[in-house]
Amino acid sequence: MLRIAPPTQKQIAARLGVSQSLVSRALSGNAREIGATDVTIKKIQRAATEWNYQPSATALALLGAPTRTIGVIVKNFDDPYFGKLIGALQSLASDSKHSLLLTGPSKEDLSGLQRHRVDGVIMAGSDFQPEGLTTFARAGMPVVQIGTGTAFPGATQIHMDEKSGIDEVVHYLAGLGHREIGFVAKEAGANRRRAEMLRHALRACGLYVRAKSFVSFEGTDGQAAERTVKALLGLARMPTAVVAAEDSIALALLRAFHEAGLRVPQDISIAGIDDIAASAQSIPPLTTLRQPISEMAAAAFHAIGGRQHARVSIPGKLMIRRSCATNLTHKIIP
Amino acid sequence: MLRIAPPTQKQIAARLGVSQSLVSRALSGNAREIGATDVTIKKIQRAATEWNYQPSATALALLGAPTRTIGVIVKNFDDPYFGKLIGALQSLASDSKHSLLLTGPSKEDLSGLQRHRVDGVIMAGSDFQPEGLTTFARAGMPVVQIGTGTAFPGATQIHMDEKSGIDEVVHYLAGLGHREIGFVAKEAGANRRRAEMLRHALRACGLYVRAKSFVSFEGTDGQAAERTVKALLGLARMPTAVVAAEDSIALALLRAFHEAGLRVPQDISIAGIDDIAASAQSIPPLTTLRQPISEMAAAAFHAIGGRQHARVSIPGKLMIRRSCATNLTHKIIP
DNA sequence: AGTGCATACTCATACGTATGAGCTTGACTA
DNA sequence: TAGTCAAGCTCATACGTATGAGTATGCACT
Repeated sequence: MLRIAPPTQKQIAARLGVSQSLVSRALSGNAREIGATDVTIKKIQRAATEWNYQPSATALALLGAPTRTIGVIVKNFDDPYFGKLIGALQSLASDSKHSLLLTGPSKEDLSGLQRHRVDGVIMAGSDFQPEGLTTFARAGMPVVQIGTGTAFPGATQIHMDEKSGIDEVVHYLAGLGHREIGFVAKEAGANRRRAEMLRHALRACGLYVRAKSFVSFEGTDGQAAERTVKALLGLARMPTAVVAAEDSIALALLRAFHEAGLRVPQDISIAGIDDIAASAQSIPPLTTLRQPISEMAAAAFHAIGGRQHARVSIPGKLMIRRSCATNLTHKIIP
Repeated sequence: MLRIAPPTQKQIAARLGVSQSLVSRALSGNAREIGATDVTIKKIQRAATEWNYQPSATALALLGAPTRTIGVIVKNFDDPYFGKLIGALQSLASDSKHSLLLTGPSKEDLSGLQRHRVDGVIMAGSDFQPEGLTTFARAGMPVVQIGTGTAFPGATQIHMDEKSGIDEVVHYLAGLGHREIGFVAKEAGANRRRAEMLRHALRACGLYVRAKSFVSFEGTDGQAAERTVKALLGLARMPTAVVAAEDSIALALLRAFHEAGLRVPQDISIAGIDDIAASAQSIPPLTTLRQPISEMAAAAFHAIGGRQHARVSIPGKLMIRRSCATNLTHKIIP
């Protein structure tokens, strides 16, 4: 089958019997300045819309115009949180007539971005530094990272204010009477920092920090949660509330505790971080610290345009649902 | 700050004291044919890698080369199923050195795809026909739809074989002794077709089709599930098993039934369709018909390359987990 | 009739790359 | 000493668009 390309200015010009340059000016709206007639301009514009003319982005890019294309690097699409984030970014891009070029973190992906001359790069995810991205930043390309972890030299970093958020979670749990608060996380950089923040928050509330209550969630299989719950149940001083470093872990714990015969929140309270879609539909609905996704997306877009090397910290929001309850067990213990 | 663009062939040529055309040939590997020396070729290649040369995709596109860019149209990013699908597509794109241009379904988004001269378009989602996409197909652009619903003229449609899948679900439930099987769905085209398939499957298993057991899930708020469960509980002949048209609905039902005091699966069995990430972590883990996401993604890529106007139907997989149990209630009733 | 000048355009060039055709240099042949 | 030929390059052009500079036409004024 014949591949019919959209018409070019040249083709339109030929059919109307005018020059390509006049078509260009008529369509970009500055034909007046060189004295073209309204009649001619209208004629050209009508022909363009009728034949469904679309300027070639590639030709424009060649002239040095911005490509109106923003690279988005995502390492792990499995995380439901990224789906939302990409959606928010896409919506913003659409509004400002931009497009998103979606790629992975590999070297080839990055050179793809470079070949396409993207106007900027947004990388979504904590603690991953694609090899060669620093080259981009050094070359003057706006680079924005949404997530925590070590920032790139010359990149804007945007993230939830985890410290205040975790403070709020701990304050909330302490207010419910919990004195023994545990933490469950996978052994990654971002989570280690969250653990440190939790320790700090616990101390600030005058609570004791028990090393053994900080349990690592090992593995990705279905049994990982069971193992973690077992470890938690085996503790001499079992926590009455557990903070999970991510909602996906919190949801897995919810199920594992249920299967172990413990009721959430009557027997143990669980709080998460992220507020993924499933968290509102779990049994019980999960109390969690919501990532300010649309705000972060907006900040990222703004940063791409503004060329500011900054760190933007946006407060999260504690979604109080039903997975945390007043502590009855340890109420008396000082 | 100065925006440093990557070097061009011209710049490399100037610094090495050769012509741009020689650089072009040396880098594209056909310098031999015009008799260039190995020494010169190596010299140019070394300089190119050293200065991190990347060919301008825009210049190549201008020459008529494929842009190695595939448009992906997504209407609704909230659905966790699309996150997985996009991930699968991205991975395939990466492997074949393509990029994904992610856009929404609006008219501006579509013209963005046209301006960027994408090599093909994949639209993810059932029952949405972006205005103007047919123009693309007519112009000879490969268009692939992943999802059910009315296909475009000239587009390849790829979807799960829902009919066989639903047959399998019903057969499974009937095998567990269920005679009264209900259906819950939002009132959309795709779901209406699924309802029809369910009716057909019920009849094929010799089960009675009760109009009242086909309940619509109205609204998107938290109470929608409660309302649905109330409607189900109010039925004269309450189903002992319920098929939900989407996992997100099934999960909401799981919670609503639990809050209404019914145990799943002892008191009522629930099956879903899609197998989103949360379904494996629900209480109880959801038995559901898994969308063959990576297979569909692969088929979509293949179709973009192959220019076949076809319908590809890929079998789903019934993930038997723990939300369906043997029917004890109606066991005796014929 | 010649000059000035506004009107309504067209021409030519650049962007970065690929590629067919042309050019220079030196060695070898007649 | 001119002629042939191959080796190793360079030149010129096209792609689609924007834009500074140029051009043809008509009209008024002296």
